[in-house]
Amino acid sequence: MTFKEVLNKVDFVAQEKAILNFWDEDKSLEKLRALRAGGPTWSFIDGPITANNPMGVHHGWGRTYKDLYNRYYAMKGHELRYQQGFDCQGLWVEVEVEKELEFTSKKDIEAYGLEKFILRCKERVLRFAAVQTGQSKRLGYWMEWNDPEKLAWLGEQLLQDAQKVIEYEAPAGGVEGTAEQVVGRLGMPEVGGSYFTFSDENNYMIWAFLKKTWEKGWLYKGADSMPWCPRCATGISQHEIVTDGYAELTHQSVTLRFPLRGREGESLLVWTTTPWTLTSNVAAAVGPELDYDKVRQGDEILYLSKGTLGTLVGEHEVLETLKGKDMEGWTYDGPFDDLPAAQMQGGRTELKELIEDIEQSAVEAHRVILWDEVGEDEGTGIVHIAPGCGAEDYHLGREYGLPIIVPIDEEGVIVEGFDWLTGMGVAEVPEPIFENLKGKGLLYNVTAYTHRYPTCWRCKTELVWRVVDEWFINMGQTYDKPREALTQAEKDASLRYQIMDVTDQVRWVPEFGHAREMDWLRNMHDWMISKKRYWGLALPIWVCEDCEAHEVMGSEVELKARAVAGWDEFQGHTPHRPYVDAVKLACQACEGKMSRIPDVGNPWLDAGIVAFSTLRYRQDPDYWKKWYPADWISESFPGQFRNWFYSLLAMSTVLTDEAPFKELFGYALLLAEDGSEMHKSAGNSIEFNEAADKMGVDVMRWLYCGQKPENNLLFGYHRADEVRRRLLIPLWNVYSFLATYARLDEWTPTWVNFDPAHPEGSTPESENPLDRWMLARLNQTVERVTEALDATDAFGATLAVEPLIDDLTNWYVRRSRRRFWRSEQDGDKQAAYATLYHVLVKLARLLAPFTPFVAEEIYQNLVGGQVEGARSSVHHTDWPLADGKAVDEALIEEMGLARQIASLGLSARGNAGIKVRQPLAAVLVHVENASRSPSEFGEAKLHESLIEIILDELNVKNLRFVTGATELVSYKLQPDNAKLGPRFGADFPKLRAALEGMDAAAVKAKVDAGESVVVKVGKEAHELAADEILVKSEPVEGLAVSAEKGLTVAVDAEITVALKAEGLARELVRRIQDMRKSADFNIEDRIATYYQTESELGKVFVEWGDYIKAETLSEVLEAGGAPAGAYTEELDIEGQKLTVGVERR
RNA sequence: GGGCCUGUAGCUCAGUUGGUUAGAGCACUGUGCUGAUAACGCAGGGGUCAGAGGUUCGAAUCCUCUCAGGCCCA
Repeated sequence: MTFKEVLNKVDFVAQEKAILNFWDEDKSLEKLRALRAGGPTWSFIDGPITANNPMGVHHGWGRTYKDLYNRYYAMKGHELRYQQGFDCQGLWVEVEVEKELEFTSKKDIEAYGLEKFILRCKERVLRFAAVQTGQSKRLGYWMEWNDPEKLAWLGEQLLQDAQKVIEYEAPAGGVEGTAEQVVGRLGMPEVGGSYFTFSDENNYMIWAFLKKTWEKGWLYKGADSMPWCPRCATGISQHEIVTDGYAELTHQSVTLRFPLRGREGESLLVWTTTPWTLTSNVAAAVGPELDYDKVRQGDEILYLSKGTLGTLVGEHEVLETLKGKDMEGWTYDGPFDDLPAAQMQGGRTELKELIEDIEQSAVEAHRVILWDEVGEDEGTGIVHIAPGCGAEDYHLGREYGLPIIVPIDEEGVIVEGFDWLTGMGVAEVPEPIFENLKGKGLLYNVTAYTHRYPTCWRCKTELVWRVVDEWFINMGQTYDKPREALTQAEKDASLRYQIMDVTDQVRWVPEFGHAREMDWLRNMHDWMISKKRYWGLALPIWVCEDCEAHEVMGSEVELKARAVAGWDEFQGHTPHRPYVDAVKLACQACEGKMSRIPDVGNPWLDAGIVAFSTLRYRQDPDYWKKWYPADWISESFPGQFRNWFYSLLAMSTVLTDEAPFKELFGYALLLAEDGSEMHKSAGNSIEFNEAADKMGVDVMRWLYCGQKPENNLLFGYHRADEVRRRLLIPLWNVYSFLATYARLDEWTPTWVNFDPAHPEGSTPESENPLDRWMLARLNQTVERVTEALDATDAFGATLAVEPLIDDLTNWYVRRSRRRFWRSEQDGDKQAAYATLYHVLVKLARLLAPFTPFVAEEIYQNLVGGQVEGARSSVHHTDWPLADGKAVDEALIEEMGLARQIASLGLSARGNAGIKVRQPLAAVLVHVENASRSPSEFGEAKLHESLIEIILDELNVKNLRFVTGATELVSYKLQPDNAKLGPRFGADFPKLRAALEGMDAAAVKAKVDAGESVVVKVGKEAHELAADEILVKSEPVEGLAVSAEKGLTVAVDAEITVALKAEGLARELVRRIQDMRKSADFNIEDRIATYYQTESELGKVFVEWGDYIKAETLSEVLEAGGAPAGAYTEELDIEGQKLTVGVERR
């Protein structure tokens, strides 16, 4: 069967969509899994993608890598799991649902009803999981996907009636249960499809982890000053604040007086950007070694640091300078000592146990304390300290035993005890506070101040600091000595170091990932795992209402066994609020009632546990052992060191003391084409769907792969166009070329010994060096791409493939074209077909993991429907094997030389100003033999057909190698650096000079003969071996000469009368070809050509008639006017006029 | 302040263990070719390889410092 017609115009996007349908109908992934079942495993765990919004093009980058390596290892015969996952729980979903419902605070959620709210959260996740599923499929990401429509339908079922029993048709079969239960089982073995971190199993597996952590004594409740989002009413952990968390903001900063007690008319000058914290001032800190000036301004005395005198407004006089440490212990009147909170013993906080031992009130405690960290970059060098309002303040306060005043509730509203301020939000207090301070005479001035200030990573609200109690996992001490010096006992006590050891087991690509992770592990704080919110992991911590003892439940089974109340209410529900909160336990210490803490978990627990939950750790240990640890995981580097990589490593360390993955491949950030971050508001953002439909995903995938992963990727349409132009279109044109001519010739492969795993068959035999060269390059590239992918180096693979495409299109096909055009079906033509076919099929298979769509299209036409036993998809074939015997390095080099000669020859023609159409008599070539391979170049023996190629490319009659120093080149002697450099050391420059001074021709003769040469360096004579001297050639200056790296090429620029006529003949051919095209003739049409001219061109038509007829497929070539209806043009060739007509026969 | 990454042509980027005249693509200019034609070939301009110092016969490459950008931690 001949191939189907392939137009060289192609709509790649439409074609991709058709192929997606084909894969669906063919059930290509299922077939692949069946084919590879039982093969060696290649375990890939896909990190959960946040199912919150449509996928972005940055996700496309990572997913391309994932799909690339999945396909690669599948082609290599491995069995894979093909399960990707969605990140489902956490504040980010709540925030979006709150927006959808137009809620502004947690109170709205409570009023709406927790149960309904949680269902909304689940529904939103399902809705966007559906969207992302569709998008991922569009990218060509082969995974066991749920039907997106059914996912969205499941979400709707939750909203309609979560307790209604439904049936869900799933990838691994059907399941039945209440809508809530079905959703809780998504991703389970009996359901199949993507995993969802909100699944029961994922949650209970985290319980098991937390239980073990608790048993080891690493889980604790602690109080700390936390960054806090007043809108979300929750603490923001260190793990999430850092990257997304800062914004450039302008605040009204205030400078004010703290009047010193016992020093009439004297004040400390203090500055802050957060006026609301002044309500809770307890102390003032100075740098012990900083210089402070006592300054007179008007009738008052102010203290501030020497380096910040510039903040003073107006004239001042420095009276005295003292050190900060001299001020220690001075007492002062606080700005809000009139408020009840300032007068309460120990301060004011809900966490009574924190302050029960503190005897003083804030008013009593006001004094100057020392703090090394005080600087002079901003403010006055005197720092207002409010232990209830800041992290450093809190730690200083604890150190000095100061009272703690926490002035705001969880929504940032000022609490009881602050008189007229009570009930105001932190954002609205600055002005009233300034007014109040002014009234008290304490205000110095107010200025606008712009700084980086932390904001909520989800809702962008400005953060505040609150002292709160949260649950933490103790990461262990940081010892002040190198890791190697730690004792086993020290390691056992510190999870931090255990994780480090596990981290060492991983291969990091790029390597610096290891150092980055280590840096994080060295510096990380304890892991805050609680969040005072609603949607998320129900932390399995039950606290006794009487004695405050706490206990951690490790599974649903344990919970049931311990439950004394509320189990019925919970039974049949997923382990989420509010149902799980109903379950009460009996305290084992005092028999009191234990309730679950209301907090939910940090979402990185959800993501970090997937190495266990999705690998069936609890239900199917054999399965888990088969797939754990993963061979490979991959995510974008920035951010994940402290998030997913960290949580995976931490959780695996606790559970198995083993790395959860063997290799981690990371990549950088995706930016817009102008190098800036993509933002919808900046207008430089490209949505995934838009990109896929405009660029085509093969283009996107190649763009992604052809990027050094540690560099940020600039993504945009210009680069996409470039990929299409450089890779896809040339490839397509070659494919179209083969299909077109094979159809004309009715050529098909022989299919001898057809092997469906390697459908291109064994390397074809050919006498033609072009074929052998192309096959050598093909197999060389297969070898390189295989090595690169084995080393997780997609970029290196693209660097190998791109030149191959160039060689194929710009050299092999260009040079072979006439072999396909020939009308006789000779052996050479057969060899050309066999070669091009073989190359295209093998290349398509090589490209299959990178550009799966175009590879499939080519395979389907060239193999798929062509032969009995062919596999239904290119992705079912085996990874191509490099045929080492075909890789003829010498030939590759020879061809390289031929191309270079052609290139330099063209350059020489250009220098001489002679167009290529004009034939010339000869090209002269000088090859510097020493730097070339040990073949016969020096003595000028290129394979004859390569010489013919050169002659044809250059349109010259003869090629002559020139061996000696002639009119073309002169010689120059150089030492071989690598050999003689070490030997001569500092004398090396002298040796170089000595060589240059010698008789080059004489030395060359010796070197050519393999004899040693004696060189005098100074007074000493040295004997140099022949291979230690390089004989360089230098081209002599001349119009028709061009040279590069040891190769010199010249053309004989003399144009004889005969050559001139031939040149004109070629010109005529070209013009007639143009006319064929203008007249819309087909390539194979035979024509009659008529010409009228009074110029010398008439003679050319006669003399070169046969040539012109052959080239233009003219069966008739006659002088005289063309018949009516012929296509006719008047031409002017170098001033000679003629009329030509062509007519189809 | 500490850790990591990056800095090479106008732009985007390659550059193997240190080695002989630092490359590609795009853009620009010139030119050629004309059945890959929404292409292609050849040539040209354009480089203090961020800067300084060091090691070495020899440094874009190794070391130190500085500067700039990015990420992370304090």
